Formats: sequence, C-alpha cells, structure tokens
Amino acid sequence: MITVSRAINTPQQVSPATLEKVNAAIAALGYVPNLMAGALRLSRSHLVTVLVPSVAGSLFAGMLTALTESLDARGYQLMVGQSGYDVPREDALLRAIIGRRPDGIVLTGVMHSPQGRRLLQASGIPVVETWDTTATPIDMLLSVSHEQIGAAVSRYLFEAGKTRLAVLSGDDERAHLRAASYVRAALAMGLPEPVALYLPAPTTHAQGREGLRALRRSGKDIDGVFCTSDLMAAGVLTEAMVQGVDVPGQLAVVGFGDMDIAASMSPSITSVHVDGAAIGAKAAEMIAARAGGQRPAASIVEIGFRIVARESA
Amino acid sequence: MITVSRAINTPQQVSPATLEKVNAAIAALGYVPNLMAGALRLSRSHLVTVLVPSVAGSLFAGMLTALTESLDARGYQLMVGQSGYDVPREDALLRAIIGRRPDGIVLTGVMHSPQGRRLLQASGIPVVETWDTTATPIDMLLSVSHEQIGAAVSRYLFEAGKTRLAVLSGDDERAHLRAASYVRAALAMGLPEPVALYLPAPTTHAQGREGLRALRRSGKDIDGVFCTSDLMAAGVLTEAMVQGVDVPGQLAVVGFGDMDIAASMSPSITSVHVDGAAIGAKAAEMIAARAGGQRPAASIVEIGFRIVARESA
DNA sequence: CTGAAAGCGCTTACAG
DNA sequence: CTGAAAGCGCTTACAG
Repeated sequence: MITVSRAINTPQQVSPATLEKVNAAIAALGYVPNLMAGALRLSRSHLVTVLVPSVAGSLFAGMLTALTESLDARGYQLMVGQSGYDVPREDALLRAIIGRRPDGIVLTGVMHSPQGRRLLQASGIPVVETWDTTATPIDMLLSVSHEQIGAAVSRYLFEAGKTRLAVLSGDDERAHLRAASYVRAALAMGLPEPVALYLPAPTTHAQGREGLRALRRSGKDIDGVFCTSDLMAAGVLTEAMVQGVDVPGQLAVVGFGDMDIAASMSPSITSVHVDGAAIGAKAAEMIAARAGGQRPAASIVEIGFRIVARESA
Repeated sequence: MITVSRAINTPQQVSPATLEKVNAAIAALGYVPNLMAGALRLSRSHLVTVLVPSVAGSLFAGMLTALTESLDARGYQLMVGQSGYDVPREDALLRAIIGRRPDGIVLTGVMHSPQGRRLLQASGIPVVETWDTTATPIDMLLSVSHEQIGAAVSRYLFEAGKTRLAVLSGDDERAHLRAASYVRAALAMGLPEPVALYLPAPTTHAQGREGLRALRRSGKDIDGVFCTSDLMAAGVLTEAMVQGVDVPGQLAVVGFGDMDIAASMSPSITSVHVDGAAIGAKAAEMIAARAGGQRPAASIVEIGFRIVARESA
C-alpha cells in the first residue's frame, strides 16, 4: 500500500522494476485510489460546491459550464446544490455541504440569513458570493449590481424615445432589485410610474406571452418593456407578432441574459449581457488560489454588464 | 467526540442533560460533522455522480432537476461531471469520479469504451445508464430508443402528407441514431432519401435558422423537417417566418425535447416528449434501493416517448 | 529504494 | 448512560 501510493503520487521515488509491477497490478484490478481517504488525510477535498436557485435555469448555464471546466482543469470536481428552497431547508442543505468539507463554496446571490452566514463563516471554507452585491460579503464577492442594470435599461428605453414603460419580472430577489430600480429611475426621469408584473421564477416563454396579454388587458398604453429573461422577451415577441403589435415601433423589448436566442430571433432582442462565464472562471481561480494558500489579488471583483443593442429596442 | 457523535446520530442513547450541553456547544461553535470521515468509516458516501454531455444543455435539465430533488429527499447529494470530452479525458474523469466512491453513478447515454466499462464494473459502484438503449448494459438501464423515435417521426410526417423530408441533427451519438433511423424509415416507406444536415451539439436557435437556409440553398424542395431540439425547431420557425414560408402548409416542423417553448411558440411546435423527470426520479430510486442492499424490481426499464401533436406539423 | 507507524475524523461494538 | 479502542484507506515523515 505504501509503495502503491508512492508509485501513483511520486513515481520517481520508486525503482522502475517495482513501478512496473505495481502498474500492472493496478491495471489488472482496475484499482482507483479512494480520494475521500486521501482528502481526510490531507484535509484537501478537491471538491467545490456551487449553489444555484435551479439547475434547470438557463441564466446560470454559462457560469456552470465555465466553473466546471475551470475547476476540472485544476483537478477539482464540482458539486451542485439547488438553493431554491425555504429557509429551514437551506440550513440543512448548508450543513450537508459544509459536512463534505469542500475546498470552496460558490453561492449564487449573497447569503442574507444570519444563521447561514454564521455557519459558513465558522466553517472556514472559502466562500464566493456571486451575481449580486453587498457591503458585507461573507468572504469573496463577484459583484453584479442589479440596481445599476435596472436604471440603465430605464435610461436606454427613455433615450430610444419610449416613455410609457413596463417590466415583466421574475419574483426572485435579484429580479426584484432590477425591477424596483428600473421603476425608480423612470420616475426620476419624470416618466409616469412603470407597470411592474411579477411572475414565478424561472421565467418562461409562455410567461412572456401571458405577460404581454396582461399588460394590454390593463388598458395602459405601454411602449417599452423590460423582461427578466430573454426567453420571456422571446415570448413577448411571439405575442406581439400574433397581436400585430410592431416591435420596436409600437413596443420596444429588452431582455436579460443575452442568450443565443436573443441574437437569433427576428427581430433580434436587445438584451443585458452579464458575463456568467467570467464569473465561473474567476470563482474557480479565486478558490484555487485560496486552497494553494495564497490571498487572491482582490476579494471583491466588479463584474459589470452591458446593454447589447439589437432590433427589438 | 464519542458522546457528540451519539448526540447527533442516536440522541435517545444520551441523557437529556448531556444532550443539552452537547447541543449548546455545537450551536456555539457552528460544528458540522465531517461527512467524509463518516463516509470512510461506513463506506457509504451518500454521494451520487451524474455525467452529462454539457451542464448548459436544456435537454437534460428536467432529468437533472428531478435527480437533484429525488436524491436530496433521500439524503444524497449530486455531483455533476461533463462528459463532452475526448476519450483519454473521459478516462481521467471516470477515475476522478470512482475515486470519490459515490453510492451511484448516472450516465447520460450508454458507455461504449471497453476501458470505461471495465473501470466502472471493477469499481462495484451501482451504475445507471440512461437516455439510450443497449443489449449489454454495465448494470442498470433506463432505456430510450432513439431508433424508434426517428422512425416514428418519419411516419408521423408521412401520415401528415409530407413526402420530401429532411432532418437537422446535432452531431452527438444519440441524435445520429435518431437521424439515421428517420432516414431509413422514410426510404422503407418509399419516399426519396431525406436530406440530413449535422451540426455541432448542443444545437441552438441560430443553427435552426442557418439550417433552414442551408436546406433551401440545397435546391431540394423540402416539405417536412425533423429537428434535434426544440430550440432548433424554433429557429426554423423564425427563419420560415422571415422567408415567408408557411408552417405547416409548405413546411412541417417537428422538434425534440418538448420544452416549454414548444407549446408556447406561434405556431406551436409538434415535438417528441421523453420524460426526463421520470428518468431522474427513477435513477435516484434505483440507486437508493441498491445502497439499501436491495435488488431493484427491474434493472432495465423502458422509458418510452410520445409525439405531442401541435400546429407546426 | 522500501517498510512500519502514526494520524486525518468519524462510528460502533465492547466494557464498565 | 458514558468512555476506551479499533478501523475505514489513505499519506508522509522516519528508519532501515
């Protein structure tokens, strides 16, 4: 066992003859060392956990892919947890995660529950909060300002000559931040108060269609709408086409996420781009640096966003 | 430590007074037991690994969600690996997975590489192959027949009066099976040989648009097309709209996956439904049964499919 | 270059 | 009801 361990980890410390015998035996038996035992011994699990609201959501797909690949390249594996749960459930999930002693934890959004913050802090595991912003991160932060995004979209539509705004928003926390800030910015520019509709996340194409119908039923004469996801924006386009509403002439539409479909629709969809792949890659890098004993260059990194102007607005 | 372990796992074996003291200390310290150590001792990791071609793909989203939730309900956690790799890479990935000693491994597709099969078999870990079919599963199988699907879609289009068929397919293995069988079935019904276009997976809306343009450039007068994903089918609809092609009159379109967007597009998309959620839930159930020492009722389960008829075909 | 020994943090059968 | 001891499968400093 000792020699086997050395043959695998430090083959130069083993004589060629022995090495050959050991390798033959390994191949014959299909032996794969137990990484958990090694992890226990070295207290390095080479495991990283990410918590997403839902694995099915396409918004975080870019981040997940980049995270998986960046970690993989560094010899880490990714565990995925779904955090779209009530608070007591989240506590249990957090305990299950910390119990595995991952070398890092990536959170989608910031952790607000004091109980959760305490658990994470006490664990001593490197934590990266992402996709949101806060003055008091638990540890590291890849910051995205949904308030800035909401305000920027409001301004964008205003500058495109639209004045009667609406927002179709998911009912998750970050979508709420965007929507609220969008409404505030519109009011600050002297526009009438935008109509805000909140729909259960993750938002869908069908909700986009239903959302536009609801807006038109409301009787308000809307000329610009911000959707919480590109799928939803595509749904709005479909409904607009069916109802004979001209986009962007009568109605400008802005999406969020800059998915493939946004560029490829007709009309193509103006959308807010947030670099999810950069978030994933950066998070992997920060955690690997920590595990290697270094302080990362900066523990708070601003991710930023841009509005990709296309035909729909 | 002994008493702490008992306080957590078998509190009825500890006096109320001691229990209270221990719990107070646990809360004060934020102590979370090391599950890896427990796993090593009990050789039950309560970890399940799933290998998907890509985390970003929406086709397996339903399976992943169901798998996460079903496992969670049984006290298991899910690890996710991306298998969209070359063969030597897959070998390394498999070793990294087996090294963690998960209580089960869920594979998307069947494992063909003899090397991979050997490793998995030697590991003794319960394996569930899914989303494909084979006469020689490694262990358990949740079988989906892509050959039957391809033939059924061919027949469906024929019965709808379409005779000049095409297929826009991803270049992954299972999509190839569907496309090849679709072509064979068309020939068997006496139709001219369908045009098959293969595009890099995961397929996108943009590829659907480009695919239809390519089909039209080819000069063949196509009246029915089977797309490897609903997103691609939506892209075909967009391109058809732009080019003024009537769907389904001039061109019938069938998708695959029965995503939300299929029902919600206009025209709505006829699509092949495979119950991914059932695959996820069933896989979790089979693995949990094995870990509990039982043989599962059946180690090969046919999942089946149905064509959901909508406006596009 | 190779082996015996200790220890990572748990759990559990065994005494007390 | 509570504690001392062994052992899960590794890795590594220490002898030989």
